[in-house]
Amino acid sequence: MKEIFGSASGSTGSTPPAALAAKVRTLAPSMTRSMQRVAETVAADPAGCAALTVTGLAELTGTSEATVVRTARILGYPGYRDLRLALAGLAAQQQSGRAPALTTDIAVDDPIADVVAKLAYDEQQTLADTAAGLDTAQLGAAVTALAGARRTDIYGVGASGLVAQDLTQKLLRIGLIAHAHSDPHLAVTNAVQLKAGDVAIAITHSGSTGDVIEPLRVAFEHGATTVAITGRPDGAVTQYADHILTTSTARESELRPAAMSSRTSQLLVVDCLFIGVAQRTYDQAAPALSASYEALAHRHRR
Amino acid sequence: MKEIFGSASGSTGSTPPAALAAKVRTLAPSMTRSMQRVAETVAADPAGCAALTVTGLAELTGTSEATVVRTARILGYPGYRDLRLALAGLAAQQQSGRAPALTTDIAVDDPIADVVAKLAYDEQQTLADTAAGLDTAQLGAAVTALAGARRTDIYGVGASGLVAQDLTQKLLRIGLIAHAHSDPHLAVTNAVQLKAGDVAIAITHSGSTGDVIEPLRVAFEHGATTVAITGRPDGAVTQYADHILTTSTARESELRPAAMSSRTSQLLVVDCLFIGVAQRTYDQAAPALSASYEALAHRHRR
DNA sequence: TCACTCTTGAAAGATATTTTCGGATCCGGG
DNA sequence: CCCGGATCCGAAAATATCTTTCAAGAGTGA
Repeated sequence: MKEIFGSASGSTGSTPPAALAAKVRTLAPSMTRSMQRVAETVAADPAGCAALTVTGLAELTGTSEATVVRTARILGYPGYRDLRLALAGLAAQQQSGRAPALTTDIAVDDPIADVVAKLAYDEQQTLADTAAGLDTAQLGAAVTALAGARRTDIYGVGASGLVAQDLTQKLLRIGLIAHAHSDPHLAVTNAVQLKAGDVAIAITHSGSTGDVIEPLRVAFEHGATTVAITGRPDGAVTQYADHILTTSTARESELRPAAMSSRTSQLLVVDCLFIGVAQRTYDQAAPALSASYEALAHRHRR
Repeated sequence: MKEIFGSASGSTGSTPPAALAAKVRTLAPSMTRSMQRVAETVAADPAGCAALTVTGLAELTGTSEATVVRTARILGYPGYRDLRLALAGLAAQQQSGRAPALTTDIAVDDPIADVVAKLAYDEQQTLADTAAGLDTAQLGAAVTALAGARRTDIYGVGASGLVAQDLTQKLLRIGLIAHAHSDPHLAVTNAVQLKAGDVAIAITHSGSTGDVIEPLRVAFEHGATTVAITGRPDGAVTQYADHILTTSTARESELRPAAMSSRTSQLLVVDCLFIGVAQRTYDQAAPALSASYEALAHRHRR
């Protein structure tokens, strides 16, 4: 695995501390075992860790200072010192705010009412995490690109394919030219047509779905502006992405596949893109929206 | 010297950070002129000072490191390091304090960060409403029907069509036979094949989408068990539905079409159905889920 | 098994913080 | 006006903390 840090973040100075627990989950897969141990310790007891020096935390987790610093870097901070400050902030917030109500996994014998409650709670959590972790600078850049695009191609397969279609439907409604591709061959074939001023968007939770990366690469190499919507900001897809929008990852369980929360997260991002573009192109979007509304009315029985 | 906290601050945040401004005032008389300058600077902009090193703060206040440390001591901290941590906490608290400006609609000139926050908030609200309004008895009945169905047809057009596909994908994954139809003609053609023991599901927010009602009617008349997922429990679709699952309707605005929240709501219902069915057919579902997971792993690049 | 990459911690190197120490300033009294 | 003593202050040394480097060890695929 290659190490890409630094360049990606850096832009946004202050990270909202609330995002930390979610960030640990999102980035855990790209960490080594020792780093995960550090990250988990930190996420479990921010207040306690804020009181420790690098050396202290290294000893507590049975690792070395170097590992602690590396973990801090992965989490998006320039070094341990800054992580520590963020932890202090988080601790203060936690203390003053509400307790973070733990939820248990969905079990096979849960009554249906519990299933509803737990699912709703989990998805709410996913939304909050996503919103907290979304880089608004990247989002803004993506919106700008979309608003000015000649045409937009959107790639996604499986569950992400539905999200791609959702975004496509929305963009079409406000008069943009957008296509969703779930067939990898056709996607590549079409990507060849893209050029500067066009936009290509790849949606993949894992960040490593070849069928989606390939067309994005082609689009990238043909000069299109590329956007990746992924849960793995270090994934292979990001090397061809001008703008990276990170979706959150909830812990998954046997009965609750990752696809569920990733979809929720992706849809929020997609909605934000849509609204953003609608704002930018308001004069064009507003009439288009009401026109499509009118047209639909006729499909409904009285 | 080693860092000694322990004794001084048994629990982190020995001092409620809100009291800082007051403490500065109280202790000001016992400070020298330079110290007062430091203390005032700190009280005026905790967040900003938290980002500075001793040297930085010394320069900013036109004093020396030693003076900064002395000030920190007067304020009750073992040293500057701890004052800095407290400041970070204070800053975080301050920031989280001014959160709730979310009640308003999304405006054309909202900055992108507000859009994200408002959208996330609205969708969370939608989820809560949906969970609260969902009739678990109806849901349980629908789950039972699905779990025992020979085959399942799902109807939805437009945005609801994507939800139909989402449910279909999920059911297929746990070994059920399901089809999504967005073509009204084909849907009706297929509905004719349904009989007792089969399930038909119609998804329509308005409850009056003819293209979806028609196949459900046919399925109903052929003896299939029918389910309606709709935001209008009094809509036309419900007259052919054995079980009605109600989705919530959020207020919509110009920039936030109803499709957005109805989709969120529908997806929650669909997820509940899926989990419910997975529970009922656990022995079959669990291996099927892991099998599909295995199969997917090969589509991901290393 | 070998060659290779990835992971890890020890220790060197760089920063930041704390302490020390002597000069500067202030003040009251001669 | 000048002096002695007390206080205040900052430069620089001393220390603690953080960061980087580097080589050994663990793991992995050929």
